[in-house]
Amino acid sequence: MPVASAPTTARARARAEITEEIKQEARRQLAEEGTDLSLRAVARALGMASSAVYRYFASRDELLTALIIETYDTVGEAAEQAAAGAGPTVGDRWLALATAIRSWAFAHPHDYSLVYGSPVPGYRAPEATIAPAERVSLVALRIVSDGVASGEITRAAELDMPSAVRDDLTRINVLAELDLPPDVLARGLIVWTHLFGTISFELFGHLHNVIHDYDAFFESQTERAIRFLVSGDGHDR
Amino acid sequence: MPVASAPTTARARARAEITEEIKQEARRQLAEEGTDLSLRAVARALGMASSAVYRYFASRDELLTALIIETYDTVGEAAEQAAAGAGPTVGDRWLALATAIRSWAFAHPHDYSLVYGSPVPGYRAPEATIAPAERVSLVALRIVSDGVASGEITRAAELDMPSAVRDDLTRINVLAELDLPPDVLARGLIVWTHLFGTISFELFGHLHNVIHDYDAFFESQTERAIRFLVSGDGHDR
DNA sequence: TGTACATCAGTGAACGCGCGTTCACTGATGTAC
DNA sequence: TGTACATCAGTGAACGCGCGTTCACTGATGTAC
Repeated sequence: MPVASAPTTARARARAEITEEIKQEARRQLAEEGTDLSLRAVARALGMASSAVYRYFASRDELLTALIIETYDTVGEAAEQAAAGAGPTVGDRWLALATAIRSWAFAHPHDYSLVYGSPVPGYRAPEATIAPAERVSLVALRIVSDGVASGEITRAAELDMPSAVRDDLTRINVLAELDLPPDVLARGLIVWTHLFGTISFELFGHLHNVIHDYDAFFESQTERAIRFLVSGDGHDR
Repeated sequence: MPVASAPTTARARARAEITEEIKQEARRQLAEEGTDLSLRAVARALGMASSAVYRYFASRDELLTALIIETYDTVGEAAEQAAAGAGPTVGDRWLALATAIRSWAFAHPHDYSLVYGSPVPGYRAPEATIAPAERVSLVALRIVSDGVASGEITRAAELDMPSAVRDDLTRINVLAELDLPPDVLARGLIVWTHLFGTISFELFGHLHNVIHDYDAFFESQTERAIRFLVSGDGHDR
């Protein structure tokens, strides 16, 4: 039995194309200021009966899930390319990663909201979204790991860390197949969380009237965060 | 002409009470998993005609605005009380502040989403929400300011900071009537942003299957962030 | 204190719209012999 | 290669529901004299 990797028949090809068109149109509508996802509106825009969409997605939620998975994949790939294309140091790579994620978020604010904003009312994310969601985090973890290996990232003196926290950090190491020192991992998570916090603040309007040059602010703060990640402090060398 | 601070007539008293009931019911419904705000549903639950709500709020958006303002006020007050009731050090006070905000967020996740999550589709926040939004930030800024005054927070060696960023930081000082050194303010903003980033990550499910002991993780990370805020590093002393 | 008038809360019907999902159906594409 | 049958994309009507907002109205509360 041949694997259905590339569609062969005309029917299969058409199916793949129309599935794609539905997703694209749905995404386009989400991006229009002030819209919830509506199957009927998508069908209308595509010139098909609303019931026809059900040949491609069993429900509105299933379409949402497909969009979410695709979105995680897009940001994950952007992150991978940014990290791969950046200079050799932890600083270069992390700045490239952070900038890529932020650029993507600003180019597709509603996609960002879809996955990193408040949960969609009435929608419950299925298990299938977990793996794609991790992809972008793995890029960050690998940068940190490489930085430890190269000696760029220095271990700080150990803080008291409750065993529950230590256990969770160990589990992250296992998941990512890494072996990062707990304090480095903890700093990495602070910087990682700060990254999404600052993007959300910007995107959701919480820096409105406060920060004016968003780009400069983001870069400056990211560099400060990197310094914390690398050496455990925020000073100049 | 007497100021209408306390309602005198029966009509005015009833008006105040029913306005309150509408807001409470709206909030209750928002908290029910998977609901958008619906004027009709609120009216139904209160046993009144949907048109009657228009005697109290000119539109759905106006009700939303009232809820948002009230929410900012609630979290602001929680923050003020937490900071006031905490021990004297920056660490004590910031931890109390962070914990209070997080506790509030977990007790009222939909209220948190309303103001710190993705913008509500089709809703445009009016100017009136700006001032209440700032209240909670001022608590944080004051803690930092007191820490600088007491010498607990030490200035790190100055980093290169683009003038655009420096200008924005100056403006924050002006707004808050403070005079914080730019690098301290920059660190404060990192820690502040991290706080909301980590709450959002927790609340929106991005630490699901990653962190298990949320409380311990939050406290540990917050303490690490405080150390960065105070001394510009993440080490033990 | 009593009466006349103005204010305002609340009603219920209606307008005009939206939605997700199901179902019996037609007609084209694909498959097995 | 040609035919018979199965598969499947797509239709259009319907079900049963929701929504925000407006409007003419009734009847109670408040105010001025």
